[in-house]
Amino acid sequence: METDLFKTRISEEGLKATKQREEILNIFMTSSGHQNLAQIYAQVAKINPKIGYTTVYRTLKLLTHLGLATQRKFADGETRYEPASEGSHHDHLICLDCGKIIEFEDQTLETLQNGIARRHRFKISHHRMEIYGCCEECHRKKRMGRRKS
Amino acid sequence: METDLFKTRISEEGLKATKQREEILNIFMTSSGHQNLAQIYAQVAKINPKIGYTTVYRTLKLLTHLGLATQRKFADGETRYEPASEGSHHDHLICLDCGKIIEFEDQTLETLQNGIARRHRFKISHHRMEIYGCCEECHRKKRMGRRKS
DNA sequence: ATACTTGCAAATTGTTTGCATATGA
DNA sequence: TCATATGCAAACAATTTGCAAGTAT
Repeated sequence: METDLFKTRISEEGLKATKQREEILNIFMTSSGHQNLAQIYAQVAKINPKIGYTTVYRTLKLLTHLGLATQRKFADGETRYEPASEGSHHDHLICLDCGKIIEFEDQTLETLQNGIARRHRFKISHHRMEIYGCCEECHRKKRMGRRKS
Repeated sequence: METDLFKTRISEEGLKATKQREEILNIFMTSSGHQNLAQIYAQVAKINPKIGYTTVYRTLKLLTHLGLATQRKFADGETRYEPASEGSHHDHLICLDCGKIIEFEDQTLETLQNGIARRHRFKISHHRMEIYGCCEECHRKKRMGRRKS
């Protein structure tokens, strides 16, 4: 359980491990990732309706600060959170039909960005790459639909 | 002047070319790009304070629809607009210190995305790539500062 | 003439904060 | 004990809409 890491990190910061925070952490860590605050709150509320929206908001902010969560903003502008994967960087494929978000890793891409940055004498902090389009499943459905009609 | 294209496109859609729209178009097209609505509005207001914020908002939305503007959202979540460059796709380097946004084009990147998509059986619509870091100018300033102290 | 446009005010949405009360270390 | 956390309500900011009056075609 990542609860241990959580307790370590949180006490390092002189903050408190409350039951609300642990509950939110558990739900968040076992969730599918890439969810916005409303979605995470909905899940939390299903299990413990006593927990307020604000607490979920502040907890996700805290988890991000502790390095246990990552904030993402895709083209739709919504703020989403995903459990932080230590080390490896990844990017995303985003289906415009069903909204599915697929993670991918590509070493060439990591190398490529270095060349681009060098050409512009730019010191890289990080990058993000998103590919928008249609996932296999939705594409299949579309073909089926076309066939039927 | 892109006013001609504007008039063509707008009448194609059965809409009207008003002086507000033309004024906003001119300011927008000659602007530096990557500006948010408030910034564009500020420029418009300087020249014609009679034009309302809502009109600027709706006009930029319209220009986007007509294919004359492109909406962008970078990591800060702000909605920005840039004059649409027909044809060529480009991506961005974004300086985290001064906020400068540099455009770049990279053919390898375009090729690379095709491979990634193919591996995931994904039909690409478009992509976006942003590299965050420190631009040459800011980097130099930092070094100067360090030397002084 | 009439459908489209404007600009104000007001609604909406997503995010963030103030504060009195409750609680973990 | 006492600094930190909670949850409500309310502030905020950015975006979007309703509507009466104005305008391009």
